[in-house]
This record gives sequence, C-alpha cells and structure tokens, in this order.
Amino acid sequence: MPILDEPNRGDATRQTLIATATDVFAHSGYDGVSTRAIARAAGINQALISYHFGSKEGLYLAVFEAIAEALNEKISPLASSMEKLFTGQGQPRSQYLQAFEQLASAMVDLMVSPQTAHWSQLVLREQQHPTKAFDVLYDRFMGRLLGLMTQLIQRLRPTLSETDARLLMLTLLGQVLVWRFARTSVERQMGWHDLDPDAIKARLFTNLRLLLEGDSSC
Amino acid sequence: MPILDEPNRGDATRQTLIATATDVFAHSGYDGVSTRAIARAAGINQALISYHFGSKEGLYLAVFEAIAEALNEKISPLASSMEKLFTGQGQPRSQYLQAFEQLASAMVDLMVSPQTAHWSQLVLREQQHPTKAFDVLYDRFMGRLLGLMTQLIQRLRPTLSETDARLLMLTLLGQVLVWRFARTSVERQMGWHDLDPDAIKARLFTNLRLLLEGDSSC
DNA sequence: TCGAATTAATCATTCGATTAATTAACTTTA
DNA sequence: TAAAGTTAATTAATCGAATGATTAATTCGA
Repeated sequence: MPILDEPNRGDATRQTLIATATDVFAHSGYDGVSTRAIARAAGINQALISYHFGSKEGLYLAVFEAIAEALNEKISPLASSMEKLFTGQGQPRSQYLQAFEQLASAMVDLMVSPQTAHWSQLVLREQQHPTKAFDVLYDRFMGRLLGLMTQLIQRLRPTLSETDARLLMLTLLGQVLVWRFARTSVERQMGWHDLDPDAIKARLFTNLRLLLEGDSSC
Repeated sequence: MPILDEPNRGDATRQTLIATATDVFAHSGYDGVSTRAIARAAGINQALISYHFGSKEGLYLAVFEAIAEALNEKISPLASSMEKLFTGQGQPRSQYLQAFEQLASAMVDLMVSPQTAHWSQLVLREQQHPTKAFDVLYDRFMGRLLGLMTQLIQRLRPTLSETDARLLMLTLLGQVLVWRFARTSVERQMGWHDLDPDAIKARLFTNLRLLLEGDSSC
C-alpha cells in the first residue's frame, strides 16, 4: 500500500506533464499547441498524454485543477482569517478595511507575479467561453474569493442592497484584474517601465477608502 | 476608372471574408479555426483566402483593421468634442466630469453590446501576446482613448503627477473592462440575470464622482 | 513474474498553401 | 454595337506536413 508523497513513476510523469502543459497551453492557447509539442517540452513520450489523461482535453482539465489548487493555497490563510472575522459581529470598520487591503494586496501580488502571467490567458479564455475547466476554477477558488469581497463590502456599507454590493465588488475586482488582463495597454501607458506593485497598491488602497467611506450616501 | 463605393467582385468577397472571419476567429481563437471553416461559413472558396489576403495571418490582420475602424467610428464624435474641450482652458469642473460620464457611458455600451462580445477574446489574446494586430488596434483606437481619459483626469485632479494620473486612469479602465473580460464571473455573481447597463452606469458614475472629487487629498 | 509504465511506429484526418484550369467582368478594336 | 482580347477572380484538386489518437512490443519496479 502506497503511504504517501514520494511520487512513483506514474505520478512523476503526470506532474511533469501538468507543469509543462500549464506553461505551454498558457503561452499558445489550447488549439495553438500540439500534444507532440507538450510532450517534447516535457521530455516525455507523446503517447503518455492519452495514457495518463485520456486525451488532450483531459490534460487541459488537469491543468486547471492544478491552477485552482495553487491559487487556493495562496489566499487560503487570508480567506480563513476573514471567515473567522465574519463569525463575530460588529467589528470596528477599521478591521474590515484592513482586511480588504490585505486581500487587495494579495490579489495585486497575484496579478503582477510571473506565475499568474502564464495562467491569465487560460483563465481569460474560459471567462469568454467557459467549459468544465471554468467550473473547476470558479467552484474551488473564484467564487469563494468574490463572496468574501462582497461580504466585506456589506459590512462596510450595510445600507447597500446585495445587488449594489455585488456591483461595487465587481468594479473593485476590475481595478485589480486590469493590471493583468489589459497588460500590454498598461505597459504602454506606463511607459514600458516595470510595474511597481507598491504604486499600484497605494492607488488601490486610496480608491478603496474613497469608495467604501461610510459617510457617503451613494 | 472606378469612381467609388459599389464594391466590385473582389471587394465583396474580401468584405464577406473579413466579416465572417471576425465572428469565427472571435469564437474559437486564431488557432481554433481552419481556413476551410472560415471559407465554408462565408460560402467562399478556401483558396480565395490566400488569394486576397496572402495567408491566414493576413486575414487575421485585416480583421483587426476592421475592428479598429469600427471602434473608432463609435467613439469618434465623442472624442472630437473632447479634444475641442481641451483646447479651451479652465472649463468648470462639471464640464469635465460630464464629459467623463459620457465617455464611461459609451464604453459601457461597448462592453455589454453583443458585437464587442465577439471582439473581446481577440483583443484579450493580443493583450497577452501582442502581434502586429495589437499595434493596429492601439495606434488607431486604444491609445487615443486612454490618452483622453488621462487628460480628463489631469484637468479634474491637477495636483496629481502624470504617473499617478495614469494609474488612476487604469483603475477606472478596469472598472469598465471587467464587465466584458470577467464576463462569466460577472454573470455568476449577478445571478445569471441579464446585465443592466443602467445599473452599471449608475455605479460607475458614483465611483467616478468619489474618485475624482477635488477636495480629496489623495 | 506480474502489472503498470514507457516506447516507437502507425492510424486516418486535417491543416495551410499552391496549382492549373475555368469563369466573369471589363476594355479595346472594328 | 458586336466581336475579340485582357485581366482579375473563382474553382476543384492536390501538395507535403502536422494533427490527436491508437497499437503492439518493450522496459521497469515490486
């Protein structure tokens, strides 16, 4: 009986294939890459893709399961502490605002990290024409994240209807995603300099404060 | 000598091919579509793609030129009136704010229109891995639009440095793009209802006012 | 020695592009 | 105006290469 962890032969090739396929799918898109190219890049025989994942599409799905898991690990500790924050009632506003800033900071780090740069094109493809792969990503990561943001907004702006809270949440989401999704436009606007995550965060924190101010009647 | 306008045989097939290729490229991506599929959908012989556009890539580029032109037509009158606004100095704040709202409104309409739904995937692909096609889009449309937004911000928030103005502009851009680029996430968050452009605009106008308020020291 | 994993070879399709032959639209000539 | 000539446009067929998947034989580890 296999106890755990040290991958046997099969697991090792599966992991290598998933890691390689993530990069190469992300770079050229699903249809832009042949199974032969993936296998060559991974140093693995092409027939093993069908053997281990059934088909090219099966490998694609496995890639998304890996992405969802990796993303979840990155925000899981933060998410857990927030869910704990929500069990108690009526924390001071500064608590929620600070939590929101932490969340935004983590998301910006995700957006500007080279790792997620590889993932973004895959995610975008699924956003436009979702397949089973999107369900994997949404159910295991994205839905949870967006739900947390909405809850934070509802604590900070209790007079907002749920619909309005979600609308506001999505405009905040856009302010985070834009750095990755409109990547080339951002680069050209900012003069091709490397993106400074701290400058982005400073801007976002200011926007958060302005948009989540309690005295506003909007 | 051909006077104008009434397309001869060749122009007609070129137009049909571009129109069809726009839809079918947008739906399945560049690599996800064969020249045979495009030709079949257009009811045109496959060899004519190479004949008229040189190659599949040539057709792809022609599609982007058509998109850039169409987008330019949609915002051109608005952009012209704004450039006129900038020639005069020191208009009242309300003028600039109103202009910004008009611009945001037009962009939201673009984002939720079914037409641009077809284009979004193509644009996103180019944002991640720009080719010559992105230059066409940026030089003829996108750069002009983003420049206008930055100018408006500089009039409304004259104390901001140019870098800060651009950063703020990009967060505003994200609030508009998110409705199209994160399309499926948006749908699931808003309960699969049809997106209400007016609700989105109302939210954006409020955000604009909050973020561009002059009395803020941020 | 037994089953899982890997390999090289091959399957039938499909790919983008090109070819030579045919058709259409237009110009020139009588 | 009518016939002949000319060029652009279209067609069906075909090119070699690449595609995802499968096969049978071989290798590896327990």
